[in-house]
Amino acid sequence: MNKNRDTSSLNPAADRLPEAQPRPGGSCSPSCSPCETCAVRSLSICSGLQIEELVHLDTIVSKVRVRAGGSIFDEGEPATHRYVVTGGCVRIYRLLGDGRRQIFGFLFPGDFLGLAVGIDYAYGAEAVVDSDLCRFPHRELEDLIGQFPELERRLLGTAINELVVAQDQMVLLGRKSAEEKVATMLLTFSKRAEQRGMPTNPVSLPMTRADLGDYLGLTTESVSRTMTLLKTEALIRLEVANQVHLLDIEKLEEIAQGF
Amino acid sequence: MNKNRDTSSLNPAADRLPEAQPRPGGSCSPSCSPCETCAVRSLSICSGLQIEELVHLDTIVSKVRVRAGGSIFDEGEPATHRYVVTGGCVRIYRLLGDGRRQIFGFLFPGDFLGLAVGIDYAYGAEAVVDSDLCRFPHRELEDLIGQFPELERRLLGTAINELVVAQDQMVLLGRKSAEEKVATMLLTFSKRAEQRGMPTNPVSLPMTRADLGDYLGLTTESVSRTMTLLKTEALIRLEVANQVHLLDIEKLEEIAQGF
DNA sequence: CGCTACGTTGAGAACAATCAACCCCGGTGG
DNA sequence: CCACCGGGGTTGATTGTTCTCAACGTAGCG
Repeated sequence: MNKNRDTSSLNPAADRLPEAQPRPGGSCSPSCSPCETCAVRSLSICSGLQIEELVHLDTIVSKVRVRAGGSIFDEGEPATHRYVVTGGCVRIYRLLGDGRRQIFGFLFPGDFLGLAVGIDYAYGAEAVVDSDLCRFPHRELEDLIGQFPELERRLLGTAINELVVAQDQMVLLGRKSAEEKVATMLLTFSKRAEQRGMPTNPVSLPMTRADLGDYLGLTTESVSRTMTLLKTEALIRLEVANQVHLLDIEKLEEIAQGF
Repeated sequence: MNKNRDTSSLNPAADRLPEAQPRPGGSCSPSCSPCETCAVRSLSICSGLQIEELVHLDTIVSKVRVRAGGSIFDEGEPATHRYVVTGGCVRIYRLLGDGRRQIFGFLFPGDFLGLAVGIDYAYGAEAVVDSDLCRFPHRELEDLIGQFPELERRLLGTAINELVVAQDQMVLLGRKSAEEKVATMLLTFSKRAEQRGMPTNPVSLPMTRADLGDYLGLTTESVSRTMTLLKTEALIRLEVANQVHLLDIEKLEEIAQGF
């Protein structure tokens, strides 16, 4: 087993920005709602909401910016807020007693963050690169959900969706080889980019190899070696380490599906 | 990587009982609702519902019984029904192209089954032992959810709960050693038994070692060897293969948490 | 009584982890 | 301007955990 500790994580509490900055544009009237013009609305739980609901959302939201490597919240902390990522990239993870880390996923603009079963967050969240988030106080969001059942419906959809993604990841972690894991990851990232209208090829990997390892159940070195392997098989091309050109998607799909 | 195929799964479609048997007690009036007297109601999504809601539920539910090894539904099949397990044990799983299997979990009485993100089931479900289930047509259940928001709230709670369980399992699959995996599994099963008021020690394992392997990301042999290891460490005792006495829960917890 | 499914144990192989070295690049400061 | 430094990435050599293949034991059942 891999018991390597995460020595790289420079995660001082100082990196966190717990208090919201006052929103710019506070002088405009409620009808001039930033939520209405939100660039990621169509991707997020806010899509399909009525103007009235957006205005309500707008009254409780605050914006936060977190620097690369900074913490958004820690595992075990009281789950006081919910978030929507509006810019950057966020990793959510859990740590084992000796420092081993499992990353559950990487979140991009439009993704929801902070569902909690109890009173505490079940995982930690950190910014992979400088990131922006909309922050909703849990209490107020609950009230809003009570008023607008559509919001609850969207949250249920989000949760079920995340459940399916989690199951995909369980298959990957439990039953796939290193090569299959990396091929799956590359295709998954490409498809996610497509969903949000971003370029699908080359695939952009803003996170480090260590992050990818902790996401795929591998070591940094194994991720690197497997990338090299795919390169020698002429399935991918790497100009820079974080831009992966997919050269034979068909073949990659086959590998990813386990044939 | 482990590319062993699941040769053991005898899963002929003949084992399935797709059509509900007529419910016994059909002659009694709506006020005499079986849902009202359901033994697993307090454990399931039906807990906390009002009599009126239970009566409605009762009008759409049918009971099914599935023999050990039989299929309840297959991955990719249209998701026409939702289920609540009322007796026995059910495994949910996904297969890779070459037959490798990942089991997502084992469901016991009170557990909900069949949440689907799209129109098809994202996983297959089979009975581990002879099992009983309540079956709800998806369409009618949706209508009921529209009428009784409390049901939607319970489903959201269920989904979030499953999400946390899935994350626990990702940590196990991605970052734990064989010994840590088995220790975690034994403790998890013991705690689940406690939640439903069943005996917590010895832990009952109605599924085979192959099932456990596909659940833990190990082979049959590794599960067996690891059980033997825990036995030699005097942490467990095995009288019969499917009854595990936990002898040192403290130590098992330490191992499971990765210290 | 023999068949079959399931569980256990043994021997050897394989894949990924570990430990270590090195490269590259950007930032910093002399 | 360039030497130094540190983080990140790659590659090499070796180790080790788990898998694979195989044999055998046991229990249930026709």
